[in-house]
Amino acid sequence: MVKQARREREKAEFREEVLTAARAIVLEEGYGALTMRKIAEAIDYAPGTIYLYFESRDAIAFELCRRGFEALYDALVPAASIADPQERVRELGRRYVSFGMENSETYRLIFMEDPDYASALFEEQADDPQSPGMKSLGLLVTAFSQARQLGRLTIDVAPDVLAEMIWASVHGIVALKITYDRFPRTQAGELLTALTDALFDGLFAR
Amino acid sequence: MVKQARREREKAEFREEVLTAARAIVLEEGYGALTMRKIAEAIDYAPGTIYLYFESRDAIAFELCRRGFEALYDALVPAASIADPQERVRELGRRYVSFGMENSETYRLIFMEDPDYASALFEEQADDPQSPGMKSLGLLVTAFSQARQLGRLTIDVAPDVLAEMIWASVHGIVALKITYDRFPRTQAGELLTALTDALFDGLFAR
DNA sequence: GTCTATAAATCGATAGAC
DNA sequence: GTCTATCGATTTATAGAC
Repeated sequence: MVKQARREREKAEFREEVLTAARAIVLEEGYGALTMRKIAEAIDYAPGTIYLYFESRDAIAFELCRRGFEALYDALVPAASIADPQERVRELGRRYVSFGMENSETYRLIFMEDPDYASALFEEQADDPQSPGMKSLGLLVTAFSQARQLGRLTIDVAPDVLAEMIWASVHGIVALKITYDRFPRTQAGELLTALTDALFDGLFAR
Repeated sequence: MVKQARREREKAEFREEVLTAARAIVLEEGYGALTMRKIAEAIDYAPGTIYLYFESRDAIAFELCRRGFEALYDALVPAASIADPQERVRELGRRYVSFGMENSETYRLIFMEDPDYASALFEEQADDPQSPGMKSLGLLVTAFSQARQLGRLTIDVAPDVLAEMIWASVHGIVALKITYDRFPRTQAGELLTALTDALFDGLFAR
């Protein structure tokens, strides 16, 4: 029993080593460069050995994705303490953009890479309100619901639609900046400011 | 001379055949499945033959990208005839989203795939005001400039920053929908409507 | 449990016959 | 100009020695 527990722990440790190495590779060379051989070399094991701990290369990438989502939620959640819903949304946007720009390869892996297991990951989260993805979205939904209850919403759109809309918009800033560093000449933070200013106060004279 | 002209024409025709086949492959199986062998099989030639017309696989993907950008501009430009700048921006958004959703693999190739030659493509366009990318962006910049001249802009942000901001936001809707078809539960068109409504009229009570 | 060795499948690109 | 044949490099994943 005792021995088995130790074995379990060692197994978990090995998996962590693999994931840490994998994360470093994705970070430095991108998802395309994530191969079993590279991981094996990084942790100084034979390629075949990894298969005793992970079913396949996809399983490693998938776990990396899962962790990335958790990291995103962790980066967002401190904003929840802001009382004013409008300011909270603004801060959530800032934190989201910072996370994306500072962890661009992880962000790419989660949100832009392979639609197949990106969807598989989401499928897994969609029905679980405690999943990091749903909790992250929930932060936005809550803010808009509160704004509505306070009578401060001027638009007649459901809070969850508003949440998805602003998520998509902010995602666009990050996604475009990550792919084309020269295209939006304007830097990400400034684009976000323009977006939230316009969204909150309106762009055109009424 | 005459013979040479015919040869030129035949050469151009072969290139078109290759690109058409390549486009079909990207459309059906994604960019990752674009291989010389698959293209050769589709046009019923030996793999090596293609190298007489294209320098490399990358050159084919690059040309596909270039054409995609032109197609995007062609899809957007009819909106330019709309007199009211605000309505024009709205229509540009609708056309952009339609193009992205209906040509998702092309869109992915241009805007989401490999940052390296996505950037190379943009580098090529950035200094050429007549490139489809710059002309597309120009449609938005012009609309915001006119709105400003008409005194209808309520926000003190430069038109080109506004143009990039709305491009990025709409890109986010398309990009997210393409990758996670289930995540924004709201469909793309409705997200766009929410975005433009909020952007134009403001989201919160002032 | 870890290794070496290798199978099996790709790929891009090229050489040389016709 | 096109083809066949192949090089050379990759990859994932597995088999079997130790």
